[in-house]
Order: sequence, then C-alpha cells, then structure tokens
Amino acid sequence: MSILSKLSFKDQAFKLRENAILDATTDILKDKGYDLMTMDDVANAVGISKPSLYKHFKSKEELIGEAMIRLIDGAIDFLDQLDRNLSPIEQISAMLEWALRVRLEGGMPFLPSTSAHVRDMLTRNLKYVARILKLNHQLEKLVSKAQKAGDLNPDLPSDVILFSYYSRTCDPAVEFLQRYSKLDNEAIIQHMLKVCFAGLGGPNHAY
Amino acid sequence: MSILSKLSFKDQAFKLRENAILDATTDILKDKGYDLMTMDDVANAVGISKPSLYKHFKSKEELIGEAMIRLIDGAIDFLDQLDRNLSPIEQISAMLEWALRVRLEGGMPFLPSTSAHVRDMLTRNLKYVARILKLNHQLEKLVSKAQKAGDLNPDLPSDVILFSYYSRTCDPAVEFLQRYSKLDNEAIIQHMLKVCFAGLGGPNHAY
DNA sequence: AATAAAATCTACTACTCAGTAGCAAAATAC
DNA sequence: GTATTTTGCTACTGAGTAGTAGATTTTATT
Repeated sequence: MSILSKLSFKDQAFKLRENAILDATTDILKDKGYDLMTMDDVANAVGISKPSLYKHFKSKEELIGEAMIRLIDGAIDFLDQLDRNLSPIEQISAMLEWALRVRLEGGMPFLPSTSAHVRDMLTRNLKYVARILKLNHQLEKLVSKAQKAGDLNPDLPSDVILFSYYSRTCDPAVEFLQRYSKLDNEAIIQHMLKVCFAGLGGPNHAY
Repeated sequence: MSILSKLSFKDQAFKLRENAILDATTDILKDKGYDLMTMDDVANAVGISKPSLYKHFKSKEELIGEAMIRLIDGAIDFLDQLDRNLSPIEQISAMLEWALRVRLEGGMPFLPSTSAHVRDMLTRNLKYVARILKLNHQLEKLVSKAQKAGDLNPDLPSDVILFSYYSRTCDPAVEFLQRYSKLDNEAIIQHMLKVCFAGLGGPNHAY
C-alpha cells in the first residue's frame, strides 16, 4: 500500500495545485484579459515559479484553454444537476440566472464574447470545442421543447434564440450596470432576465 | 493666393491620407482586434512607412482612439440626420438597425464590447469619452420619451434599457448567425430587432 | 550519513513590436 | 543649376514576455 498511497498522495497534491493554477488563471483572466495576462502573473499568484507552471501546462494557450474548459464544465454540471421536474423554459432561465450570478460575484463568463485572438485560439482547441458542442446540444433540445410549449417564441429560428441566449450570458450590460447604476446584484439579475425574455419594448410597442 | 492655396492643398492631401489611415485601422481592427493589430500592419495597408504613420498619430493608442471617435461620430451623425418626424422608439429602432447593418456589411461596432485593455484605454481618452457622453445624452432623452409613450417598458430603470440597448449594437449573436446560420443579412437584422424589443419569450411565457 | 532522484528555482534566450534616429530623395526656392 | 527645405524611408533601440537550460534545493532510499 505504501508506494501506491504515496503516489496517489502526490497525484492529489498535483491536482490540487493544478486547480489553484486554474483558479488564479480565471481570476487574472477576468480582470486583465488574455493578452495582458502573463505567465509570470499566474506563477506569482500561485506562489510557484514559471518553470513549475510549465510542468502543468505546456503553453499559455493550453492553460487558458483548460481554464475555459473548466468553466464550460461548470455550466454543463449545473445543467445536469437541475431539478428534472423543471420545465424547459425554467431550466433555460435558471441557467442564465446562474451564469449572471456567477459573473456578478466576480466570476468569468463561461462563454466569453472575446477578441478575435481568443476566439481563434479556442476554436483550434478540440477539447474545448467538444464541450461547447455538448452544451449546445443540450440547450438546443431545451430550446426546441420550450418553443413547442410556447414559452419561447416559436416564430424565431432556433439559432437566433440560441445565439442570443449565449450572448446574454456574457452581456456587457451586466458590468455596466454593476459599475454605473445603483442596482444591487439581485436586481440586476432580475432585470436582465426580464429583458432577455420579454425584451425592452413596452405595452404599446408594435412588435 | 498662391501660398495659401498651396498650403490648403497640402492640408487636403494630409487629411486625405489621414482618412485612408483611419480606414485601414478600422479594417484591421475589425478582424484582428487591438492587440494583434500592429503599426506595421497599418502602415503597410496604407502603403506608407511607419515613421510616416507616426507623423499623423503619435501613438497606437491615439490612432485607435481616433478610429473609434470617427465611428461614434458616424453614429451621432446618423442620429442627427434621422427624420424629425420619427417617434422616439422609431429613432431608437432605426439606429440599432443601422448599427447592425453596418456590422453585417463588414464594419466595426461603434461601441465595441472589448477587452479590459481596450476599455481602459478608451476610458482614459477624454475626447472619446466626451463623444460617448454626447451620444448617451441624446439616447437617454429618446429612451425616456419612449418609456413615457409606452413603447419601451416603463417598469425598467432607464439604465437597464440603455445599457442593454448598447449591448445589442455589438451583440456577438450577429457574427454567430452570419457565420453559422443560413439567414441572409436582412433576416438577421429583423430577427435581432425583434429579439431586442420583444425578447425571446413566446405567447405562454410568464413575464 | 551518503547517494540518488525529483522538484523547483534563477537566469537566460529568442522574438515581437512600439516608437525613433538619422539618412536619402524629392520638391521648392533662388 | 545649386542650395534649402520638406518628405519619407531604412534600420535601429528598448521593453516586455513566452518558453527553457541548467544549477540548486528538497525529498526519498539504502
């Protein structure tokens, strides 16, 4: 047992530090963005040296890719663990609410509306793309059901709904409101949900 | 007259080239983004050398600032030239429609949902901020009127409406739809407008 | 305690790119 | 046609940073 347990203990420590690295990465990424985040930043934040960091991730691209994958996995897990009794629209709404709350509490959007650079990088990352496709597949099914139930507009193409929905999870209006309005986080969430599903129009609007 | 006319001729040529530089900048910015755009890129695209480029703009920040200012000015001009007989909601809608069309035809969003780096840079640019405030002021008035008329939801705080509206002008769903859906540009615009004002919800949605 | 192995660090390389010095060529003046 | 000014260019500097080589320390083994 001794050798095996030692190995697994080491592995555990390794995994633990890997998580600390990803935490730091997500954190720095959040307020510096891809290009301004340096590998030294991450190493310093974790309290290790750069070569040690490279023992875990062989490049900056890989590091950021893994951080993004972890965020997507968080979203997939959230969706999986939702109460199965919730209707499709309730699940869709709960997921957006969760994403907005994560962001307001200092987290990263799991689908960044990022620069060309970052988008290209992630598109080349097959592991990341696979996760996205998985998440997308699940949401497609929910959207389709919600449209049939009349809870999402059946006249809109489902692409339009899906892409618009994704955009809401990383809507910059959230940060604007947090910075420049006096609304508290919960109020912001409720308003963003309302805007997402009911739109900006009032009772007399033509649409 | 000779000296004066020569000077103004020179000035004209200078201005002309300045515009060519800003055109190239906007173009490159559109598909490379701030960090990947180099001053050599811009100089090469215009067909001049880097030092010549620096005769016009004393830094990369200034160059990009001026390009962004020109985009905002375009938006302000568009708003100014709108038919005065249009109702507030019609003006608001027309402006979003215009912004979406510009983007679909290969232009830049005049309000980029950009990285922290770019945001900071623009925030430090007083000239840019002044234009933004001017545009914002005009839109605030329109929003307030449209809310009173019941064409925009009077129950939403006007910040929420304004920031959400800005976000729609640079909504990444537009690029997603252009790339991955079979909708043509006009259909995309109509759907985006509908989503903006009427939301994603269908007839049975609780909101 | 001596040795081997693993982990981690310091100090470096290679490269990109913003910004510039100083030269060359063209235009203008006399 | 020569002198002067303007314009533009080539070729450089310096800063920042991804990624690495090789020394050093720590840990495990006998």
